[in-house]
Amino acid sequence: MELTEIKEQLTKANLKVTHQRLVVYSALLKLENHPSAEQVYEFVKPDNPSISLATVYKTLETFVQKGLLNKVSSPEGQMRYDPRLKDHNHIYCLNTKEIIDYFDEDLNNLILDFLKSKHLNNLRIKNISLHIKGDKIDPSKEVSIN
Amino acid sequence: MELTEIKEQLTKANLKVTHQRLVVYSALLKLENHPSAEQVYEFVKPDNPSISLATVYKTLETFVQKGLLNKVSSPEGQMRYDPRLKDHNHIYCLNTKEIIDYFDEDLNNLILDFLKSKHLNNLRIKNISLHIKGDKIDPSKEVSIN
DNA sequence: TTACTAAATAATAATTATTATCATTTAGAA
DNA sequence: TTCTAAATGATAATAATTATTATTTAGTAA
Repeated sequence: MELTEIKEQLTKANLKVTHQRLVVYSALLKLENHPSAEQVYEFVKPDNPSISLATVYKTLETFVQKGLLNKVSSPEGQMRYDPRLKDHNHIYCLNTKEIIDYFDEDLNNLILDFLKSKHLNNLRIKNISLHIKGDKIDPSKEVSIN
Repeated sequence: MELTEIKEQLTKANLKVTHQRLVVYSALLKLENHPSAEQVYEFVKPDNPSISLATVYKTLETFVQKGLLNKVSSPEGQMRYDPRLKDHNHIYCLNTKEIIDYFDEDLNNLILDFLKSKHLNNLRIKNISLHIKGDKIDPSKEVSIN
């Protein structure tokens, strides 16, 4: 995503365009595997030594509130952030602590159709996501789907 | 589950049968909605005023290590505990903070069959679970599936 | 362009959830 | 009954996150 596009997103969300917000959002786009707030902080600090960890936390939370990011809890407990807003599934590598996105339109539709046939009463569904937990067999290689 | 059955489970897992372990495990069976360690502590304290919060944490963690409980992270961050070991799905009520079990053999098979047709390389799958997030429409009533 | 104001930031204290430490107690084997 | 490794309780320590507050700044409007 372009810097100008990020600025537009911020303005559209009624957020002031600040340097900190731009670098935090850019970091999310660059960092794969759903970084934690701490990881975002470590990533941006070299080029922005005056940025505060609290600002990173607050910025991420603001983005979540405005729908620019999703917040996902990890099996380790701390929260991690995801800039991909389309419905998708997550593969949790327990040994490497990676969270890998798994986009699959067919799978989503399969599940949604199934759930439509069931009746889930008294619940307004916001989001459905399959969580696949496992261990990476060779941690030096990627998990791939085909 | 009977008390004697719980005792057997502990012995089978090479754990000493202590009063604390029995009340913590029993609490998990009684408390629906996947209590947090704190909630287990509050639940058992009236009848066991000398029990320590640290013991509750340690006991729960021991049970998880021995495979007697599952540990699940909640959207709010803290960990919650689940004595139901069979594969199942979770409904997260964001407004009430409940985690509701959703057992559905058909759904599990549907998903497993689908994933078998895909090839997930370099991952040893341990567990698959569908996460359904939403808001309870009437918080005073239950979510039901039929 | 400048001045203004609400919002954002940095620094840091406070809070919450969880884990570690260690002296004391106890379950279960001998 | 005795013994010992394991478990417990009390509490300190740590990690993750949120709150507080003085200072700074983006964006608006004169």
